[in-house]
Amino acid sequence: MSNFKIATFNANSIRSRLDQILDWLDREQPDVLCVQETKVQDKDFPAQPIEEAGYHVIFRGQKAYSGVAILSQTAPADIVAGFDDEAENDDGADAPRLLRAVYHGVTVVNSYVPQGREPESEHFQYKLRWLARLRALLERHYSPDDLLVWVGDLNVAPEDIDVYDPKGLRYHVDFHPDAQAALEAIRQWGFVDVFRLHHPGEPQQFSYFDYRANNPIERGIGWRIDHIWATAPLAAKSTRAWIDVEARKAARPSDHTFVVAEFGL
DNA sequence: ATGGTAGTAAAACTA
Repeated sequence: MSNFKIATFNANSIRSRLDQILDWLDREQPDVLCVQETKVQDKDFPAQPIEEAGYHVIFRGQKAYSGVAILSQTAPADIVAGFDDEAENDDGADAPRLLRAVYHGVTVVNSYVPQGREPESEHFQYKLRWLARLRALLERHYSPDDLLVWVGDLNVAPEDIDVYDPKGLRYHVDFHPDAQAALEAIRQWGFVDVFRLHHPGEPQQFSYFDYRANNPIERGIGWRIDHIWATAPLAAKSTRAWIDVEARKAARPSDHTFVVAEFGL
């Protein structure tokens, strides 16, 4: 193994975005693609066309909402879905947001972080707890010295340059100081934002554009909430990272796009 | 402008 290429994509339904994903795999040939918001229960997951395209796939989903999957050229090892803590997880309700496995000796953690809806809501408190539980999971199972990458729709824009209007969005759940603090606590465990490492200070680098705005892409109404974060030893091996704006030219694109990083292993 | 669109799944919820 020399070049290890990993990408993340919030599909907003993997079934409605299957052609776009298969085209993208054919063009980009990533080793690993992490998908969020698959919006499909496991019995209806479209594994066959993905496997026919030469990719392994693991997934955990539920009807209509959330759901995660990892597509890969090599077989996954040590697959775990969901948290293994005692909190709020008796019914496995958190599993469709968290899936991890090992590829080429690199632990890949794929997350669909809860969005949070409104800052005053219980949903936002759940988001903050979810991030704290993930930090505890990392603490429990891994070391910052491991080769580990955390990717996904993290539903938090870390810095002012990561949103189109930092003043106007100050208390939005994806840009809220409490959400940023929860993300920062995970960063301090031992992560490097690999995209930002290779694009320091670059504004207007967004991975998500709200469908509901008028011409959001043309007007730059975007957010950088889809991330690839690596532990320090893995980040030291990173060679480049980018947001695939070309992928938006698909016939029916998601409101998110692909974020990609490469590592020399 | 507190709207707007897209998806699931079959009316209302989620983002």
